[in-house]
Amino acid sequence: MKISTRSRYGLRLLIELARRGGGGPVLLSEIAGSQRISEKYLSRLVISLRGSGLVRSVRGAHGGYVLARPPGEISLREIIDSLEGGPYIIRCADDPASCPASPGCAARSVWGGLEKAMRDYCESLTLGEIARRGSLRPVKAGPKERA
Amino acid sequence: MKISTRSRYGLRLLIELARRGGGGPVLLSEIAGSQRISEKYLSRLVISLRGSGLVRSVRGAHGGYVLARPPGEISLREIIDSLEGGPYIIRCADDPASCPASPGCAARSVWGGLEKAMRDYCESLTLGEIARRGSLRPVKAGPKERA
DNA sequence: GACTAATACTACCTTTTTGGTAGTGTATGC
DNA sequence: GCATACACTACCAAAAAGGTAGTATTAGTC
Repeated sequence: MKISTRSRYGLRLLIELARRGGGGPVLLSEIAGSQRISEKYLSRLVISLRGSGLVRSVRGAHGGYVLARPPGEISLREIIDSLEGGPYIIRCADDPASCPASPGCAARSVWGGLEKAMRDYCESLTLGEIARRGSLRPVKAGPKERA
Repeated sequence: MKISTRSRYGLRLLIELARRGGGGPVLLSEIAGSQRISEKYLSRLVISLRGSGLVRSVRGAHGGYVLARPPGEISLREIIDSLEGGPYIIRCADDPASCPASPGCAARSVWGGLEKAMRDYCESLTLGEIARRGSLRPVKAGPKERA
């Protein structure tokens, strides 16, 4: 049930953008470098974030990425929805057609409740609050982390 | 971030055991049949549940499985811990050595919070309550469900 | 004590997902 | 028009998920 590197890297990218707010577009290569993430891989992640209207891109020289909205107006839920897509936990919780169980299925109600608990947490956090927390990471040197 | 079939099948198995409580050991083949799950696969799942002390097994003729404790004393958290193992969401939330970030890492604190929200929900539910909910599933016929 | 019913265990296999790379295309500023 | 970025597509390798097969072991029953 682990979250994927997509969400983890994507959140770190957004935190960096939030912290540099106002300084003009940020190069992907800078973020990839400081966060020690593959630039190519990041460049694919960020497409989702742009598609969801969380970041804007500026092409060409002096280009890069900026947040599309103030960080205080971007919820963690939007971020995860954009990066993971679809239901968090289980298909049948959203899509009854995926399972022949009855609507009152006890197991389904358990997973639906878990899904809701997660969404509530994610809805309650904004990128602005997150970015103001402690450090992001040292990230001057050291190996790429393990999953 | 989906939960695996292990947890889903395992929960259904336990719900069945809870509902039949007191009737002696239940055959795995019965549960597999009524839930339309591969018996071989179930037989491997259930090893984890036995190892965690959630069910007891009786070998030989007239054998099967029974809950090791009253369903009201088995939390959903124990069930998921047994079936999924380890941290729910992310390694670094539990194991700082898995990532070179500082202890105050903002991203880590986000995932740690999500993990906690999930655990709190799971801790608050017991198998007894779950088993008393609506139906389990019709499961007389129909195809195996999709994931 | 043989036979049968059931779990216990090990080894393997296939499919899907994840994580990542390579290369080419395209817009923009100078 | 050239350098600098992002945009997009196609692939690929490793890991995890999901499942199957076969054998071993234990416990009742005659």
